[in-house]
Amino acid sequence: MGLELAENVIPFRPEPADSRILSTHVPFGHALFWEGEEARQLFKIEAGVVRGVNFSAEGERQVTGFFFAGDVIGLPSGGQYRYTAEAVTDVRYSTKAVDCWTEELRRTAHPDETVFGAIGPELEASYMRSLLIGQQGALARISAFLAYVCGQLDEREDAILPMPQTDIAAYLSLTPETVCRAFRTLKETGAVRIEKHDRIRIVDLARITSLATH
Amino acid sequence: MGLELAENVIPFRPEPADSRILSTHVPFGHALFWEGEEARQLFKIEAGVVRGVNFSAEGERQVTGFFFAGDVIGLPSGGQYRYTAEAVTDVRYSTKAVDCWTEELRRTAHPDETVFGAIGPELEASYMRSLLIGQQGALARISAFLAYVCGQLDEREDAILPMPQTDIAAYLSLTPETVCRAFRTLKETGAVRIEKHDRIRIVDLARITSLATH
DNA sequence: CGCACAATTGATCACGATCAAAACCAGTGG
DNA sequence: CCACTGGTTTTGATCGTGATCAATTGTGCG
Repeated sequence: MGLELAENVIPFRPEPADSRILSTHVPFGHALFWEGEEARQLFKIEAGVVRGVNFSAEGERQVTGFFFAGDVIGLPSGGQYRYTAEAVTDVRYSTKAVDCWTEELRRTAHPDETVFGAIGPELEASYMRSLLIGQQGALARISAFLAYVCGQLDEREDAILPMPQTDIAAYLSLTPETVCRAFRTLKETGAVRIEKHDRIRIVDLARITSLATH
Repeated sequence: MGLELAENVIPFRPEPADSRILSTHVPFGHALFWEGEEARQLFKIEAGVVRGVNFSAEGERQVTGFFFAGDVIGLPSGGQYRYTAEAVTDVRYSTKAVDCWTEELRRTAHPDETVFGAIGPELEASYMRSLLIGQQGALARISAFLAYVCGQLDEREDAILPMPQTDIAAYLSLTPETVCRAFRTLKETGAVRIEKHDRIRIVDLARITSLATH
């Protein structure tokens, strides 16, 4: 399911030359696109992790979503991107012009899948964050988050968290201190292992999921 | 912009008889559709307010969104509805079969608008809740919520909140007590007037928006 | 090395959850 | 009209948790 970017192109209707770029690369920390920018293309993440960032009125940074390999992001709202997409890790991606997507939409036999393949990740991300933040109790929130992230990563057990704790804090609407203390608790329980400040390894996912529902 | 349900129907291609029902009516408290139910039709709210409800693993009730007149809701995810839609007030709505929407998608000149007319409200709702709950401080959260709701209602000032405080609490992930106390504060400030327990009137929206950004 | 930033730890404090109870309101039926 | 019921709102008291302030350590990088 989902949106296939190049594989489906119908031969007799070639795409503009620059509509698809293979394996473009962005180093971590840099942006794929910016909030408010005119949305001309969709981005398919082929490897790495991306975070969606919004700045509230007073300049407060909010991480509103994480996106993973396979996700298609960048659907415009009112003609422009709704958030800034920053590479958390090094990211490999491909792009597709919005016009082409529109065209494909009209051609395809299953618009539902095309639509949801493209819009699914963003809708899902917003929805997920709203559910996660809804949880009360820092430990439960973070545990639920870990379970969610593990589900998105390829490796289900023994995964290493790709994003720094500050991002997790901004995403879950907690302070870095609280996030850190929660991780210490998880470490003492044996649910995770903290190897080098940066590298947090999920060891016992089952225990984490049990904590998630409080 | 947005999805027009009946006005645009092309004459020479009549819709199935039951694909559109004018002015169906649901009394408050009842549901339009249920989470998990097979999604066969879209709902366009013509009057009234609807809340989206989800139940977490342990049966905890979560209000994940509010929808207003003009919104089209009920887009399927994986073939079924993603939440239960309950009428907050008496609601008048019309429906359109998903198949017809799909068909229209293929015909229309501007798929983007068709897509976002239909999916916009739900994406927007998730996004909004995630931003609102991200706010810290009960007063700020509730003020931001009030500003948001006023923007959605026809009357901008002097609006009366359509939903009970319990729903607001469930939506903002607060307790009813906290919501009540926040309203008392707002009342003492003169920002709102509480007329009959149920009827909360927004008086000074400007003051509220200033509180929203803390 | 030294710089900048993330992570860690500790101490204090405010805010919102929680528990408990009363007041208020709407709807129903006697 | 009144009594009864159920649900929502209101108020009060206490308690726990996460925010906040402050300072140190750790890590990656120029």
